[in-house]
Amino acid sequence: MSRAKSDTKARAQAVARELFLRQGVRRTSLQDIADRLGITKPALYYHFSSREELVRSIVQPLIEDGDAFIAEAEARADDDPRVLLEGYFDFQFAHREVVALMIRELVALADLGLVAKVLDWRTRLAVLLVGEDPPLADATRATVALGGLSDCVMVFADQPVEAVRAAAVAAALDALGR
Amino acid sequence: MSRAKSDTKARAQAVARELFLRQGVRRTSLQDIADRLGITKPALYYHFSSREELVRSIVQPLIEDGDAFIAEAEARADDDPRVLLEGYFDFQFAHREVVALMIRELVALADLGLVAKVLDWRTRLAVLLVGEDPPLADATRATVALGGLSDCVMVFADQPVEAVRAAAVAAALDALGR
DNA sequence: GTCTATATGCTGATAGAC
DNA sequence: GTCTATCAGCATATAGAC
Repeated sequence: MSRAKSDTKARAQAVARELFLRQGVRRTSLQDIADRLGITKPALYYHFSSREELVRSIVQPLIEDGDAFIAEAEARADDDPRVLLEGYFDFQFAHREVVALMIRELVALADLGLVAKVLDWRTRLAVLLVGEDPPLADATRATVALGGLSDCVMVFADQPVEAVRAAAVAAALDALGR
Repeated sequence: MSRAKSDTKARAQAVARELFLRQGVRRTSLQDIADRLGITKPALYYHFSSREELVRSIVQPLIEDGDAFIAEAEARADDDPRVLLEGYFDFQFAHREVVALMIRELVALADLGLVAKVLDWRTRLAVLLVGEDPPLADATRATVALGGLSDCVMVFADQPVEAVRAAAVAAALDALGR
């Protein structure tokens, strides 16, 4: 009875996830998804009451798991940072497709070669920091240092520049293990 | 003669930057920009041959400065990581508005509360890592650790999970100064 | 569950007057 | 430099038959 339920719904979500990831959420129309499924747009509306509901259905699991992870971590606020970081990593890894979807949403600017540029810069900066073809350990150090530095510029935009710069660079250097 | 040139063009770019930042590039139409300027759409086409050219004109300075920065850094490949990191920070800070524009492009998903969620999680994780209202030095350490960890999940998606996790967590812990 | 047909609105873009 | 008028295209969404 409950077997072989609405197969189309699941297929639609899978196709949507793929298209969202490849070409961005906003520039993926219901038409694109319907075409890929070999059905028509109105058929999609049988499974999802709106476009937004379709998007939400894909993102929902990440949100729920995230809330659960944080709640658990806060409940046992005693454990060491390592456990916390590992858990956060695992959580993100489990949802890496949707996380990637978030990041690739920058695809809107990728047309301008911006994202490619920034990734290229980071790659070359990483070479300067840890050399060509570094062992994974050093490569991740460079990524943490550069990625973390970027985040600080945005996160602490309201703080005094010099103080942020000094603190951020210090943390990045620690991440590099220098 | 060259004074008081095309004021409208500069105003259009300023308005566009603001709207792009507030509501994302894709969902900002020429109509929105024209309305804000108190002119009509066709008037915009006098200053920009296409929508894409308008977007590009805003992003171009970042790209040019970035290329220049990398070229210089590579030319003097001798200096220590600290100088490099500081330079990279300064470069990003000078263009923080456009950098923010890139990041806020995630606004497409912000409607779903996703970005707010992730920022909220990070804030709360930072509390667990470095406590409530930490000094700026610790706050940045947490940001580098969490931001860098996130980046690693994506950047090394093709590498063995366990190895990436170990390396990324190690670098994050160093960034934390623990 | 899926279809055809259609409503309605907004998009980027152009033609041509002033 | 800015306007009015207009285009074709595509979007989300709905009505109703099968």
